[in-house]
Amino acid sequence: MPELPEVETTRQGILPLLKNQQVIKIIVRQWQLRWPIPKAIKQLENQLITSIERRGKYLLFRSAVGTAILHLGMSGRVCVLPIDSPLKKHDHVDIIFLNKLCLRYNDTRRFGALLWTTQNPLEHPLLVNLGPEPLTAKFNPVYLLQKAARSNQAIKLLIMNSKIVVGVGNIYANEALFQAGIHPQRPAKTLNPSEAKTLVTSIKAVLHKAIKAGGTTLKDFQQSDGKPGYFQQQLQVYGRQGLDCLKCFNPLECNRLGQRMTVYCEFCQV
DNA sequence: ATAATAACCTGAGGGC
DNA sequence: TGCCCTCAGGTTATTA
Repeated sequence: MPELPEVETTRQGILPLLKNQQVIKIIVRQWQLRWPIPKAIKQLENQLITSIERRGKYLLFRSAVGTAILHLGMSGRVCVLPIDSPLKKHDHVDIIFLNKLCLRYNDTRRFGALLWTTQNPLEHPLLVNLGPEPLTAKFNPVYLLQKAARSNQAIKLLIMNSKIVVGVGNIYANEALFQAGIHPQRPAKTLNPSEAKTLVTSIKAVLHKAIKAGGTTLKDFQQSDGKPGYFQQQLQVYGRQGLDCLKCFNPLECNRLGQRMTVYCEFCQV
């Protein structure tokens, strides 16, 4: 479900409700996610959540004794509810707080993960090799060009590779490439400095706008307060295959690239 | 080492 | 109504 804007929207929604609140109980109804939830997750009980951070698409719930690492996978969602809220299908985990709120994790497809570490979470095997955050200065045209320089990979796959840059999923990769006027199948090494600059600018702009809009609601993404995101109203290409390009009015093409739907304009994206 | 693709899992929607 | 197929916001593991 979520790319960086949806995860960041979620983080911003739950942070004011949960920061410095004490966990009193963790209820796991389904232990089998992408990886089994470690029993040690119970160490979070009785701890205060000192911060909720985001690294790529991971949320980090820090406490004095360790950090819970949450990834929402394709279909995961969290919301903050009153403790007595009725259960829905696929409500796998409740983290119950002293202030009578419950952080509830729902994930239809169970591609998400909930892990526990007592080490620096940024050194966790899943996080340590991640590329830079796209909205920081570390992600810049010189960096992207250097990573692209010897790569025969399609540029769309390169920008979706979390070792290159985190947080860019299928929606925003399609959108950023359209905005930059770059064909998704271009071998990465054919990008020139000017195109790298445009692409970096487009990725940052698309992600910024999507965060501002509260993320993209396609099927059922909700912000933590239950409201949908509104970025889908600004989508230029994603889900618009066969419809008119908003720049040149020719029909948008679609292809499968790395087993993901890729939508683009044959005329505007070179 | 790099690159394609199979796999994890559930549900919705379309065609017959 | 039911069966079979394809598709879905992600990422790792396996194969070539």
